[in-house]
Amino acid sequence: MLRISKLTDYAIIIMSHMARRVACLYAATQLADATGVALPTVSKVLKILARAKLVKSTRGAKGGYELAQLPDKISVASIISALEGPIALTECGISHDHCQQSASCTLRGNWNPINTAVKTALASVTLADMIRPAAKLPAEVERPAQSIYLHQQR
Amino acid sequence: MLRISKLTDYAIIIMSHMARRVACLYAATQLADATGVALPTVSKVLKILARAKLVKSTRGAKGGYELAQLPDKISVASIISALEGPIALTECGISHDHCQQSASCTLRGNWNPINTAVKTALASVTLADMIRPAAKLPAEVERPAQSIYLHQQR
DNA sequence: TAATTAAGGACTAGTTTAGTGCTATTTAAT
DNA sequence: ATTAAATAGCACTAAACTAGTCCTTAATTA
Repeated sequence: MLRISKLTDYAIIIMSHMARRVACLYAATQLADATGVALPTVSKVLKILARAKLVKSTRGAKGGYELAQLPDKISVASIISALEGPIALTECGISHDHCQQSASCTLRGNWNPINTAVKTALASVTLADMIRPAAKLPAEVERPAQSIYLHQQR
Repeated sequence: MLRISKLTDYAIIIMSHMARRVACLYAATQLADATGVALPTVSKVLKILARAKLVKSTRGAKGGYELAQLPDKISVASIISALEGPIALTECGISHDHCQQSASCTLRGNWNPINTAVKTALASVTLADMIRPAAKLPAEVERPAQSIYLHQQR
């Protein structure tokens, strides 16, 4: 389903939570409570995010995590890349070395329209967008997939 | 890596091949040769595409497959949906019933900016775009995720 | 020095995907 | 009619990947 992994899902949830109040430290425990994600998992995600410099960590008692930048400067694309590596829908998009079909793969490079489109899309959505009450989206959304997105709670 | 499955990958490769000459029947064997994908796999993919009405099948000797529409009418989004189901990056995007965190998931619905962005992007790329000689893209493609979104080809 | 909190790595169970094979059905040609 | 060429549909297996957990180390504060 063109899925992101659950870990990435959690990362976005966690960071969205942190985006609601910036410049204050969140302990992993606290974030686990707030999001309903199990603590070990929250820790794992935060470690990855810290390594990717999307959050800043402070060790020791009274330590915790905070966003490394303001919410409108953090794109969803950067979060996804941090957890899953470069955004490319196929191996071809990353490196041609692995491309078994390279001989017959006359399509090489032509994945670009797709990859570019998706990257552009994801780079344009920021954490700030995610925490906005959400209401503004036109109807077209439902079209391709389904009809569920109607109820915009919260 | 925000991946599509290999099967979807193959589907796009196969259909791109078929797009280069329309209104002629391609047997599965023929497509396997042309694309370098193993025959059983090609068959599997074509069956799925046929069920989704993206290709038309003709049974019997001299049978084969052909595109159901002209290449510029077939979007990459429709191919992906055929193989992987509705395009949504998370479960939340499909149905809220499965959402374990529903209580704490105050983000619900806010996946929409992301899902919308991606769907729109994929709906705008067609098979016709995929078979265009492609030359217009600069080297930056490999970059991880950033800075590339400037050039809006197509 | 004790308590709190993050960092890093290793491991396991579970799920998903890919690929293959088998049988049935349809059509064309001889 | 019969045979050959194709697709349709289903079921199965092995391999890869993901998620989640746990343990040990390091840093900071009180």
